[in-house]
Amino acid sequence: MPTARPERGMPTPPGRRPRKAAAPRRQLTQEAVVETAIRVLDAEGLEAVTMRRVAQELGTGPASLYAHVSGKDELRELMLDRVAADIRVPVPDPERWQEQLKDLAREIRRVYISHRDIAMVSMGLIPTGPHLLDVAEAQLALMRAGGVPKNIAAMAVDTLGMFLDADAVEGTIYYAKTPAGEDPHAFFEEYFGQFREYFAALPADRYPVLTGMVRELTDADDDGRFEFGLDLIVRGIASYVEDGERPG
Amino acid sequence: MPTARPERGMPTPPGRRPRKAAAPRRQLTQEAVVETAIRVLDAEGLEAVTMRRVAQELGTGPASLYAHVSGKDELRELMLDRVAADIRVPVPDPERWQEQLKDLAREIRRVYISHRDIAMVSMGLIPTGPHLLDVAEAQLALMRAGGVPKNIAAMAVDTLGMFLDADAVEGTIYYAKTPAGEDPHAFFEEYFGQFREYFAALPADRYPVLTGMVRELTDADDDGRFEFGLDLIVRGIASYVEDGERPG
DNA sequence: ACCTGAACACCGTTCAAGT
DNA sequence: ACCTGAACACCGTTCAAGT
Repeated sequence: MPTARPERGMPTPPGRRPRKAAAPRRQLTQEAVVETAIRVLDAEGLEAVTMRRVAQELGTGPASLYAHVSGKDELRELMLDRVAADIRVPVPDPERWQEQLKDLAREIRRVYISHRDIAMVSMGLIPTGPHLLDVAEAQLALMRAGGVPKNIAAMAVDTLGMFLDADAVEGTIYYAKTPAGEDPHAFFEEYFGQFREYFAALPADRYPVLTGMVRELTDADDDGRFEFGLDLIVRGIASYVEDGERPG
Repeated sequence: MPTARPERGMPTPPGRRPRKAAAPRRQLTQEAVVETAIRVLDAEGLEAVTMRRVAQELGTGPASLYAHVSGKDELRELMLDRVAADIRVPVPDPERWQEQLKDLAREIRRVYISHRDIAMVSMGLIPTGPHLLDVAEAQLALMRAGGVPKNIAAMAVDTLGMFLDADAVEGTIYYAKTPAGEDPHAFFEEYFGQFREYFAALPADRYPVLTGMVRELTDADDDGRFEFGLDLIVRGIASYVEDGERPG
């Protein structure tokens, strides 16, 4: 016989404690916790994703989350892996592995940036989640298909990962700094303009080279910078392909 | 007439409140605050550098710091710039600018890593402090001496900076994770060994490439990885030197 | 087994009040 | 002018107690 439950609409009989109204007792799951955390992330950034905030969003207290997640660090890793599930990976074509690797890098960047500063979690993290490993597998598969030696591919996946993390963090940090309610783009323009002025006002005798290229340094073309670094890295990796292993 | 001060050794006369014993009233300065913060950083890592902790170390309350520093973010930036003062920069020799740029990168890495996870502060920060700008000036001077065009040098200093930050953060994050009192090296070995096992146990049908190179991927040669990435970037930069501009 | 309230030991920052 | 105590509005995590 299961515990008796009060029927809907019935008042609590005298002497029996009320069952805390209509607390829906919606089952908490790890999935629900992670999804809620990502909603907070998308709306307010990684800093706003606190155990207390996520719990509040789920209508409970912070202690309740610890049944589904070992702590804040694990929650962050689970969030990252869930986000990584959206990254579409290619089937390797040995003829054009370099362009495919660049496209994959662009796809990773797109997905990361669409979730605010989530890339911060990836920084210095050894990937263990299934989806993060899918992405690593895809990068390695492309390089191996292109004839990149194993030891080079192993280091290259790390270098490329560092570049992607650093770029995504850099790209969202100003966005994250935008005061609530202000237009991020306008804030960004204003913010960057101040730096241009600051650099222009620097003493030319101490910083002769820098002051001679203020325009180039403050031309904030994010996509251009990303493509520049990506090209450097991919070309560098390709230079390690041994002649005998080169496809085609 | 200045306020009367009690002479040394004299007791407090009746009816006058004692002046809080021998509180040395050692003048707080921004320098003292920053130096103390760096001492905490070196001893316990960046996370331990809180306003309250630094204040405590100075024998005062957290509110007192706000007269010398606008807040925690500014304190972190001041710490980074003070650390950057220890980076020795070269006089450019156009004949060997690439090796000089690599040496400078190694020097930056050395100094950063000697101050725990300070590189985290550099991440996504536009340098404004005098010493950080000295380092940027030196990098740009080397590239310009080598004949790298302005627009390329401007992007390259950014790419190299991202690489250095990401590497230094990655290199210290496990160190930072070491439980207090445990030997970092032993902890690191143990920690890494677990990942090796984990990767080896991965399903080979889903991760065929990855499981085929577990040894290469978990061969944690930090210096090797750094040199690999550094070489990629410097060679890439050098490829943009126009023939007419190449020195020698 | 799962969930919770309350507590513990922290945060950064503000501000009125003191000297 | 500089410094401070106290307060405000937060943190992550633990744990005994409940159902």
